[in-house]
Amino acid sequence: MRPARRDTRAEILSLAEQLFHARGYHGFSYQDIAQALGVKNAAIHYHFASKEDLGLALIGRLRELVRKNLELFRGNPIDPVAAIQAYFGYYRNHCAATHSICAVGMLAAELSTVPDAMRLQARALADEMRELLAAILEAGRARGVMQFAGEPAARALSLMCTMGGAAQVTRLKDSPEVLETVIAQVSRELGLAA
Amino acid sequence: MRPARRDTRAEILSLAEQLFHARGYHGFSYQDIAQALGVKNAAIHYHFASKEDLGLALIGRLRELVRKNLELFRGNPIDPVAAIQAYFGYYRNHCAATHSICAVGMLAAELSTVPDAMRLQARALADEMRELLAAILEAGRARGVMQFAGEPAARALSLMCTMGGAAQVTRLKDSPEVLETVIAQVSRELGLAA
DNA sequence: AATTTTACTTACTACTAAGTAAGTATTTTG
DNA sequence: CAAAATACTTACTTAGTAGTAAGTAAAATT
Repeated sequence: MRPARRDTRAEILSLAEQLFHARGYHGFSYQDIAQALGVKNAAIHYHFASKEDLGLALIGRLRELVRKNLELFRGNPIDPVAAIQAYFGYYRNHCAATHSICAVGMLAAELSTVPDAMRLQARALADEMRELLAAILEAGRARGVMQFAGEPAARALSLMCTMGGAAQVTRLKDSPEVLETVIAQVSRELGLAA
Repeated sequence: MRPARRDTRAEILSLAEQLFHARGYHGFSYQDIAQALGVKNAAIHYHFASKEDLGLALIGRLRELVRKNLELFRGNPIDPVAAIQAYFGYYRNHCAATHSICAVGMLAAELSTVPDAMRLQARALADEMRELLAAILEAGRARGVMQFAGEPAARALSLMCTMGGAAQVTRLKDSPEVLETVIAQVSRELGLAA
């Protein structure tokens, strides 16, 4: 009943998520995970019968995270600036720090070699991410702490593309300065304090 | 002396480039190319001993293209708006039309599973692309046909990230509308006519 | 206490990948 | 015309991949 002395399933998911962000869906194998956890190949298959199952669980967890953040912000949209700084913070502390890129960009790159169901999940993740950003931008402009032209949804899409690309170029150039330059540029354009 | 009735090497490169943009470096095999060209596996190895050689040749060609465009623009920078429209046009007519993404984004995603030499080439490609965009933006602002805050190099980097990300999300969502929305938003912010 | 379920291991299969060595027909060159 | 380089094919090796079937020890359930 109580969690065993070790939650292998959770460890698999967590390691797979790291590996996915760093190397992509096709960039890690069951063997990689098994070795790192000190178990055998088949143990991973016990928890996730197919790699597709593992991939879907992975994206599912990310969607859950975005969904929760959206709910949280919608329930209490008093500080859009803090929310967008947290968004930038993800790229600073997660992507740049671990030399990985965001899931949407990774999945977009691997799109044509990934199972159909994962494609659908990836689309949903992108939609939800866009929705969250649009909510933040809309609240920011309404409260007079952000400026931009056009619809919040359009600006959110553009921002999402910019930050996804920034994570990629930051990794490509192995230079956190790239990320900082883009964040500074975007902040300037949104009228945020530098 | 004259090119034989068939230039297999060029056909390999050209097909490999398409496959790379659509499926990534690890997303296609020598077998894929061989079958499509009606030759055997080893024939590809004859022209490109290793896959790394093929990959390097591929990126080399793209670098050459960017370099030529930069030279061309530097030699005759009278129409920055046309130049940036051509840049947008690449994403419309190449990426969106063929459901592929740009090389820098693809390489950034596959970075950690790609040979070292390709990483270096990819970095150089990104640098050159940024240089070209910076030249266009700088000329555009100098001539009063574009507006933006900050350094041209910073704005160029941000634009490159935005467009790379836009190609990816466009493919992910299978929706050219995504690309058009981002181009419209960016154009608005740069003060270009819609 | 007996039974069933959980969480694995052992030992495999089937497949695909890049890469290679040796041979062959066709051009090109001296 | 002979020699050599070109552009392959045939047949293979090596290595890595996801996935599976059958067995096992420990824990939970009845």
